[in-house]
Formats: sequence, structure tokens, C-alpha cells
Amino acid sequence: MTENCDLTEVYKSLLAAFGPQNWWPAKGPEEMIIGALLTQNTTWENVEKALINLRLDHRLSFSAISTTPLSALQKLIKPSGYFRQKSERLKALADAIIEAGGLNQLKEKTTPDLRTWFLALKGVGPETADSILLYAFKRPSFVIDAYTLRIGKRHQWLPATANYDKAQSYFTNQLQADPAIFNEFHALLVQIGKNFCRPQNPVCKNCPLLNYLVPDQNQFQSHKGSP
DNA sequence: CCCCAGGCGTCCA
DNA sequence: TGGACGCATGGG
Repeated sequence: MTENCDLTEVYKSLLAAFGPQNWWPAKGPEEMIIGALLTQNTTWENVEKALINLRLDHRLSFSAISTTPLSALQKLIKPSGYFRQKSERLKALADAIIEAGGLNQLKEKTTPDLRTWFLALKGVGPETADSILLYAFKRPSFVIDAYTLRIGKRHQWLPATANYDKAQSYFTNQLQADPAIFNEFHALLVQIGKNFCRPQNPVCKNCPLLNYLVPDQNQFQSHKGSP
């Protein structure tokens, strides 16, 4: 793929302008993984409601989820949507991790093996797998989401036909394989997407990526809560 | 009423 | 291989 954009420069520019986004700060890997599953096609605000319910019920762990009846789990995670699907998949995920010997065993795997292992689980697709690898296991696995794909295509970094794997290769091939950078860059792209790269707009209005203009920071919603 | 949200699995050509 | 569709709550 031709490199018509210096992503390292884009990253530096965004980080200087908006600062660290502090995604999933000081959260344990179990909560990160549970959140990664629940946030599929769902706002983080709704996921937090589900996480609070789980925490108050002392069920924010794989062992607790594994032994929680499906009906009870559905009630707890209801605010995060798709609760019938997600409750089953969350239990299956918890069971599989326990069966594999827990995160301490899984972390012995190489990054490609770990990705393959998670992708084999029902309900874990490429974005969820890469989120788990990056945010819970600190592996340099770049996360592509709807925002990143949309931004990449709008700015013609990517062809209109690019899929997940093509987009991931584009970012990975240009950037230093540093989990901290992948973490921050992904979070910054989501923030840009939310503010400037709306689906209904044919072009990104006032997008700071268009020419590296640094916008007034007041245009951005401050990043409250976690992640 | 509409559209959207940090996707994924299934079905079908 | 890729497009259409269902899944579900909550907000603008």
C-alpha cells in the first residue's frame, strides 16, 4: 500500500494537541476484557452501567461470571444492549479463560497465537480480540474500529474497499510496534471520529487531520470517566 | 419519527 | 469474498 500520509506525524500532532486519552486507566485485565466484549456496537456510557451492576453484585470477574445463572447475568448487563447474546458469550469467554488456566497461562502465548485463541471464541471478532490483546495483554495489536476505518477512507489513506485486515496492516506497517503508542493513537482516533467524522457527513467538517490544523481544544468534549 | 453507538454471526449470491 | 440483516438499550 502506498504511504500517502505519515501516520507517526499524525499521531504526534494529535497527542500534542489533545493529550493522553487515558483509556482503561488502572483497570484490571478482567474488567478490561469484560468491558471489551460488552462495548461491541454500544456506547461506553451504557457499558459502564452494566459494569457497575456487575461490580455491586461482586460479579466483575471470570470466576463469578462463570457461576452466575444466565438469567441473572442478563439482568445485570441489560443496559449494555444485546443482553441475550452478550450474556452467553460473556459466560463462554469466562469459562474458556478459566479452562485455559487463566490469564497467567494465556499470557505465555505468542501474540499471534493469543489472537488466534481469542478469535476462536464465539462473539470475539477482530476488533474485540485486538482490544483485549492491546489493552489487557499490552501487546502491539492495533485496533481498527468503525471510526478508524471511516477516517482512513475519508482522508484517502485507505482505499474505499479496505477491510479490517488491510487497515490494520496500513497502521502497523507505518508505526513503531509500541503498545503505548497503539493504545493512545486508537483512543485519539476515536475522539476525532466522534467529533469530526460523523457517518452522515460526506466530508469531515473542521477535521484537524485535514491539514494538521490544531483546533481550539474547547471544540472537544473533555474525556471524563473511564476509559 | 429518524439515526447512531469503540461488532459479530449467519445467510446468501 | 462481501453485502444484508438481526441483535437491544439508550441518547441526540
